[in-house]
Amino acid sequence: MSVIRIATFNVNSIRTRLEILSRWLGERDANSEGHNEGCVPCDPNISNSKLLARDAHARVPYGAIDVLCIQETKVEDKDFPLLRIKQLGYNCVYCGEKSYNGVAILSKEPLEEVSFGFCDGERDFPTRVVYAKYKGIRILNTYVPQGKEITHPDYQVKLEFLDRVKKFMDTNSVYDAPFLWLGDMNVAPTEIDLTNPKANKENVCFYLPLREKFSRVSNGLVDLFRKFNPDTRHYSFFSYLVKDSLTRNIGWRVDHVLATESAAKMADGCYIDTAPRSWERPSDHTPVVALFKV
DNA sequence: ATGGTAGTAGAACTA
Repeated sequence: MSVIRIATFNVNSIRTRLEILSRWLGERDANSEGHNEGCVPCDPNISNSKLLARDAHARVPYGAIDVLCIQETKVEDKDFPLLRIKQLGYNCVYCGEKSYNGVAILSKEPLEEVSFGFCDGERDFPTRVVYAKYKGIRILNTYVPQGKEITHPDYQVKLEFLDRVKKFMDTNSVYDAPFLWLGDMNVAPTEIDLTNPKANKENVCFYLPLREKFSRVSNGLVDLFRKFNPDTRHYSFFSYLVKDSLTRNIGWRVDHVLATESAAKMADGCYIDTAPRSWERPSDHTPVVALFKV
């Protein structure tokens, strides 16, 4: 039996984040049996003001990332830094566009069954959706539309996108085999998934009807971070707009790894690795990593 | 209530 690590990371421009990617993938690979020394284990009862985000990656069994699902590459395919990615020791599939969106999957071994978009005959989202299979685990990596405001037409597109995910999972009968829906969902599912739920009831990533929609769409899937961390306030997004958001732990958990029952049974842990958010020129998101016994 | 930052682009949009 071996362990594989599957991660999701909204990089907010893959070209600007090459240094972060290189360091993160390299350090985790080098630390295969290591732990993050110097951090105390997170106490879920500690007050939020005292809960530093760096605690999120305390006592985590770091190791090489086998599959990295990326969102917001923000680059056309012809300009994708494929050579740099290969030099990091990864295969790569990608589909992007100028300035916005863009998804990719990096993998130690080649992927199988790769496709972009929902492939269901309706308006497709090839730069927001990529599907592939890795060592028997089916993976749907999505960059869910943010939606701007709950009054904005883009919010309706977001809801429709979530319906399309549900349709994809239903028509492809994913539920009886190891399958992951992961990525930047732009949804904080519950009140403990953001620092300030009271001030964000109308926020396009926390509006109750949106969360109800997300709950219906993800019905039957297990939120792996919550499975292993039932009540901890760890976040995967820390706004550039909020001063010292990382060290003050003012953030959102909007990046998720959702697993079918059979995939959840294989899972051996899930954590948010906040270290890259603290490095030079970071993304505003930070990776979420899930471990699987295969 | 607004603005705060970052990325892409080379002004204004997205997040």
